[in-house]
Amino acid sequence: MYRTHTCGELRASDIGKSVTLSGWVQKVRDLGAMTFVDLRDRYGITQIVIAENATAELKAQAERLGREFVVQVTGTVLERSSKNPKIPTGDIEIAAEVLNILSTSEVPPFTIEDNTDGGDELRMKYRYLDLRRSAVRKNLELRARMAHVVRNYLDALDFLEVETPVLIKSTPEGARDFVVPSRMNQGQFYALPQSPQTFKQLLMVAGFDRYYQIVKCFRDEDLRADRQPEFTQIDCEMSYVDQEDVLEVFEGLIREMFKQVLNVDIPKLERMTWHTAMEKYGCDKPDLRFGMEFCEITDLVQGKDFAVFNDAEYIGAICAEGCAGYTRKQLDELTDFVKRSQIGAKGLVYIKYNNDGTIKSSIDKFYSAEDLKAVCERCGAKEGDLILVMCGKKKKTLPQLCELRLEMGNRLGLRDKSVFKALWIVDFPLLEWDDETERFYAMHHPFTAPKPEDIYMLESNPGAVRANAYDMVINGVEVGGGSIRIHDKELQARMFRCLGFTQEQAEYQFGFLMNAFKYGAPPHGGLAFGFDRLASMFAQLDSIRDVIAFPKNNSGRDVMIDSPSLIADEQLKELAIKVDIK
RNA sequence: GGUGCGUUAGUUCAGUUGGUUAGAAUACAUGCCUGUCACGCAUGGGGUCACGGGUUCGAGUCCCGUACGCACCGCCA
Repeated sequence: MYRTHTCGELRASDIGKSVTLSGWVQKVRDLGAMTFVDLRDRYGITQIVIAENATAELKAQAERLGREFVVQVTGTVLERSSKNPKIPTGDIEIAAEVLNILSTSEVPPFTIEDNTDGGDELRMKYRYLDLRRSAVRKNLELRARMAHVVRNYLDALDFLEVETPVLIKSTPEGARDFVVPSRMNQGQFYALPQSPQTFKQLLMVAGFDRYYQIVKCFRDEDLRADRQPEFTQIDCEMSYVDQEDVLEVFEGLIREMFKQVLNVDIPKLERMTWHTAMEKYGCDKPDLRFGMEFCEITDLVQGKDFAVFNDAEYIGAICAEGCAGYTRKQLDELTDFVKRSQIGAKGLVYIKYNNDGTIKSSIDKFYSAEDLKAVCERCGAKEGDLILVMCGKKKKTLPQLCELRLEMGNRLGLRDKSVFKALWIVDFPLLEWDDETERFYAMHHPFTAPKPEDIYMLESNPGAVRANAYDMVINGVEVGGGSIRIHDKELQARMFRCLGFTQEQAEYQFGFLMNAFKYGAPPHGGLAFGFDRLASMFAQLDSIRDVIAFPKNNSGRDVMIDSPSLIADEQLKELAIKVDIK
């Protein structure tokens, strides 16, 4: 028997017991006559003591120990003469009688402690060592608890967990597919699923009524802190539901997760239309932990001598509370921020509503105090507030103002990670115009149902058609989204036509779905949550890498196993593939 | 495809205006130490300053390029 207890469970009540523990050597403290060893496993740390009166053999064994050796210790639980209140096992220690080295270790390349000295790159290369650190392990434990709550909640509501295939079919719409060559069908390729979308719809046609799956999905696109090429979705679909039913069930799921895992009560979710979100926050995933809503002032400031404003399609402002005292340097920083190439604004206008009631702005030359006062009033500014104004094409300015708002939120400490503000964004446009290819694309995906009352515009004014689609947004992060699907084959065919698919293309790519709809498809809808994003949010972390056991780096590489990698010529030959690298 | 920042000891970093033998902390090794728990004290080893080119009497330091890492833009239905 390797152990009678874990390294985290012995307490004062166990004093006197003879026990055997196994674990890793966290630290050896050799005080000369006596040696202390911190023994670590997943459950905690227990102190081992090799006392002065220990046998010479035992002392010799202890001398050999180094960091991360795996050892088995048998001994007696003693009360410590000096206790350590910082750890749960701090009242006791094990007086070693037998010390058995199960495995030696080289000196690890970084310290395996909460505050490790290792950088990200090194930790990823030795991820199996990084995962020994409690900070990283706790993230994965949190993730596992979340998955558990999801399964309990959905199982209780009769959702059936069904696995869908990973080797499927490539489609040109949407993200780039990862492809897998077929040996038995040379020249042909599988694709890895970007989501099990069509399969879950087919499960609805098959009468499964309620489906879910915690499932890996794949997208061959560039990575970010919150984007990995393989990621996990909580994928769900229900039959005989309208949008309201879906929102109700999955808002319940999220609230259950917050309650069970974090003991946080999330109030009923606000529902905001996509249009409102764009007008008030400049994006479809507003962070509602703070206000600072946009205020359009185009009508107030045009018609004076300021050409920049006169030429602008849209002029919008945000009010930063209590920032009238911003220095020239701070304002310059903000200007530089919005002029960065990633944001690309031309400039930034400020209006300081000073504490003494006076107004100072960068456009004093063009506007009277009354003009500017009117702007302040429109924005709801009080004395001591700072108004920041941006202008230009509306489609460009709204997102720029959005970035500025978030930056101000950061600067003012209004984006507390322990505060959670969740809402639904609803009434997304069905279609989105792409200037480059000069055609409409499905904003969500081609199976999303238009709102019945908007269907008449599908051909006449496609851009105005709203969809029965919804996203769940928490703290400015899109954590999930879905839609009511089209279940009528005629409407689905019409949708494909709107997207510029020929009948043949639609048939080739999605014929199986169209066929299925010929045989009685129930009305259905669903959604998918980004499980990694939810987990990183629950852990109050910025990167989903920290909640993934073996993540990939910025270039999509796994630096631990060193993949992707070249394959043997024989493998290529078998697949009838020639590699042509420029 | 693009922008920014970075690359110096096992590790995390400092390194001034271009100037002698490149430093600190930590880790590691050795010795001492009876209550440590970030143990303490002493001693020691440890460097292709990412790579290539250039400027210069002289480059870790300045310039150009490449590679790699991180963040972001594009991209991500």
